Amino acid sequence: MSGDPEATDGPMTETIIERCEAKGLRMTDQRRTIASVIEASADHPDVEELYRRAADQDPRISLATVYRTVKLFEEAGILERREFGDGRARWEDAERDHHDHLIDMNSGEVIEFVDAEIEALQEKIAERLGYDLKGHRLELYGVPRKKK
Amino acid sequence: MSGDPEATDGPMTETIIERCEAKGLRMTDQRRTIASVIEASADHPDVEELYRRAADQDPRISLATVYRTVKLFEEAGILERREFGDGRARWEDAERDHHDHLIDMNSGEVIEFVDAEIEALQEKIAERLGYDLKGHRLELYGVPRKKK
DNA sequence: CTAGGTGCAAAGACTTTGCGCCCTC
DNA sequence: GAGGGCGCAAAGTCTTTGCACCTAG
Repeated sequence: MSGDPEATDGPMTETIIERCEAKGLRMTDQRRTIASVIEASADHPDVEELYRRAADQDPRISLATVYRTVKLFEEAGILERREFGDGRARWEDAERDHHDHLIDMNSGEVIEFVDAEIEALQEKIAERLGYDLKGHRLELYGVPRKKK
Repeated sequence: MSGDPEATDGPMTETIIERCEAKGLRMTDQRRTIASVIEASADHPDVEELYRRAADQDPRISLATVYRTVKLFEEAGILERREFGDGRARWEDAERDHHDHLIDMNSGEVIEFVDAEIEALQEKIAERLGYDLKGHRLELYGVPRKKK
């Protein structure tokens, strides 16, 4: 029916800015800009890249502020830090549906996926080891499958 | 259980030093010391820790050499780099049976585990996405399960 | 003998922080 | 108006590297 992804009931997905305000964070122009940049990012930008995109919208922003802001947002549970093994942190909206990553070893492309079965299995393994699962990180590394 | 890894007569598990020689790496005292330190490590030491343990056996070793050596060994497929989210790399023998990690969020303790089911599932997911799985990284983060 | 390895210290890459000015609440 | 945030540059971590000397093969 409606093409609006937010049309269904409930405040399913608040914007990052809304979530910041809900948490009582003081909202400056810089923070709003950074928030909107992340909101608009479908990929997994690092700080340098966020800085580039943010400065593009508002040249008053400094790299230090981007670092401070992503850290602040992470501590508020608004963003999640990712590391794909290249030494720098990548950031994404924590509110997006949970997913794991498959990294294309040839192109470096990062593909997201979800698999209920694997989620359940992890829960079971943690339990078996005497733990309550609080989080996990799963990355698959692969190369495009050759035609048989 | 894996049983006695050396019980069979095949060269099932060569020592790190043996594998270095097999690959034609030039073996210095430093490299031998570092290799034996890793061999003897049941945990997941970072470079600083390896340096401490190695210097303990032979004070002539420098931190730079430890960095150069683990990198060399990694490129030779002898060691594997791990990152548990604290910013520094941890190292372990690549030849040890494959396993994943569960990190105790309270104590920081790292528990190793293997689960054939989850391995198979990952393979299947990669295939579904059109990839041949070459490697993966799975870390579970949990807290000790409360009684009852 | 000589290509390659090592120690030391300087340099890099990424991230954090001290300080005085500025803005949000 | 006051406390928090910002830009700038200096400082911190972890890791790599240039150079002169040393060593395994």
